[in-house]
Amino acid sequence: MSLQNDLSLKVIAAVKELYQVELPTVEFQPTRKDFEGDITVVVFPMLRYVKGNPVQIGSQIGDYLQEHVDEVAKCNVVQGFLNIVIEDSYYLNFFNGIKQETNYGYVKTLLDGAVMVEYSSPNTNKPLHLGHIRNNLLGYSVAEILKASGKKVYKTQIINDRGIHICKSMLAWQKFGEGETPESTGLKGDHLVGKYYVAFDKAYKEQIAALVASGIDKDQAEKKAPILLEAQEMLRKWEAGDAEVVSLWKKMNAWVYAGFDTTYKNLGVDFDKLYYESDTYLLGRDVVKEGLEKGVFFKKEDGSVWIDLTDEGLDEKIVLRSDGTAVYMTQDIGTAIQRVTDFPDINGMVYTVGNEQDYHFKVLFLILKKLGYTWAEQLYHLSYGMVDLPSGKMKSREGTVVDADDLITNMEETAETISAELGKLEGYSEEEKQQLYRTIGLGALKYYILKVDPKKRILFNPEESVDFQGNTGPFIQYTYARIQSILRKANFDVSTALDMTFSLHEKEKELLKGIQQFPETIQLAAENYSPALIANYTYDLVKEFNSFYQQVSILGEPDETKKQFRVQLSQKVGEVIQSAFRLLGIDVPERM
RNA sequence: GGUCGCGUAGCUCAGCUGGAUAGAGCAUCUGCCUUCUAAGCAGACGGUCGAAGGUUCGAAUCCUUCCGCGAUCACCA
Repeated sequence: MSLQNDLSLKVIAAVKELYQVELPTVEFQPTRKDFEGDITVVVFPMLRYVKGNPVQIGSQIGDYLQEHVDEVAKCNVVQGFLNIVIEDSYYLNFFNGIKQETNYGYVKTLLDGAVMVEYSSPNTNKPLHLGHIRNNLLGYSVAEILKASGKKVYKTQIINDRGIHICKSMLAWQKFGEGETPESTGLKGDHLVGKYYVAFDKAYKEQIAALVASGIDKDQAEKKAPILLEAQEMLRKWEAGDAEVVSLWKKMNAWVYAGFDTTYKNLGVDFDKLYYESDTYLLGRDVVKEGLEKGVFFKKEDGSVWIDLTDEGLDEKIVLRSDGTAVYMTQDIGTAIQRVTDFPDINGMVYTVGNEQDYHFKVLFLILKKLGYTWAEQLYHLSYGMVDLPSGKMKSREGTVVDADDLITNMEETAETISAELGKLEGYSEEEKQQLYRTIGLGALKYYILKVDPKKRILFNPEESVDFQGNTGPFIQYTYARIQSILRKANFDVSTALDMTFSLHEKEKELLKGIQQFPETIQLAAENYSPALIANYTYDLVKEFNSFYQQVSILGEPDETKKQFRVQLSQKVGEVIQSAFRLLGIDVPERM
């Protein structure tokens, strides 16, 4: 039973005894720093049930608590706030209870169904950029948070490996590629293919310009440019299973996958199951036909199938073209159902997709509900804001993108420069150093992106490099490294049981309160699908630790029991930092 | 135009289901390395919480209207 629940019952009992009234709930908040106390009862809401002056009511409840609750040491009342000081022994007991616990704060997997988390889902015609990085980090982190909160999780992505955009890079490679391969050029496969996607666009624009110059109007030119017609023809051949086109498609996609694998590995993200759009794009049509019979959908005169969502405040939405082919929505309906077929224990899904698709997912979820799938109640669109540059939106065709691989390299180099200046790594091999620069560089990047609420858009200025001081990944990693340094120097068994009867330093108490909040923070982050809550929690804990570190001597403490306690406390803080950062996909270093 | 999201310090962001004088970091300025890692700590400076109404004992938080920014409203994906 948590302290708050316990106190809540006692307060209710106090009010019952003092005023003969049954309170439904009691409101608590952490005591503000400028007042004495650990937890505060807000008296105002009680005034509805108890007539009287809040200060007087507060003091009377306070007296009662002091008398009847062991953990309550002292009370004071300021205005309508009853501040309660909790006994040190309570916090020490709490610490004793959890200090040996591994993976403190994580809930062991329960058997109440699984959640599938989809993220990444790139196109296979160009390399990943900063926007994809946000997607990958968010999706991966939310998956880890859900796991830690007690859910079984499948990580997945649907790879958009077909369509006209893929044909564009294929065609350009065929025309201008002269047989180039990743091996012959030394380029990463995704970058090589991306190069031809850009080449296509260049040729296309030139043809349009030529056509316009010859007197054709712009709209027509855009539709009639020969290279575009060729790409469309290539798509038709692909859909017809033309051996040559399919073989080229396979070859170039394999290059891209190899490139993506490297980027994913660098980012530290992974997947349990991959779906390919080339396998799923035909799904969903049977479901639409069923839905038509059930009356969920209706058919227009031209044969196209729609759903009417005007009752829900939305519009009509097409689910099947007049020629009977699938649209994006049809596929997504089919894919969702396919997933539940593949993994029957799924009872919820999270789609990590940018907020420009808010409407699409709102409609998709509504359709699945109307089709009567019970799991449709448990679908969540993890919608996130775009990552913009000072120059505006990123456009891969115009070259105004921050490439994912370049960015990662940049961050590592920055970490290297700063580390070299500080020069604390004597004794490290070159390999260890490189590994460390990677840990720090990625830590900076990941934290920078994940600490922001997913809903908000991020303005990323490549000119101003990501910070390494203050509320940053490296700051937190640094604190972890400091703790490890202490543990290396503390040459005694830190698991020793201690006689916990001494009084706590104010900073020690604050740290224990912080540690105590970790489990509930994980639950909150899971409920809100928000890695930012984990990031901000970790930052607060780390700030508190650094303050403690500066004010209180750990290894220099003469009292042996207190010294051991402080080492153990530091160790636990280190463990929490590590666990929290694992949820963000960030590593922590032993030294830095 | 309809719908959705966002608007908090010069900049980047916190602020839980309404609660005490709105909090951090960066930047600027002060102090602190003969003692456990100064990527740190302590402090100063900096805010009509986009605007106006409303609900309430009490509003950055809830409601309404307006303003600004973004997204979306395709037989594209």
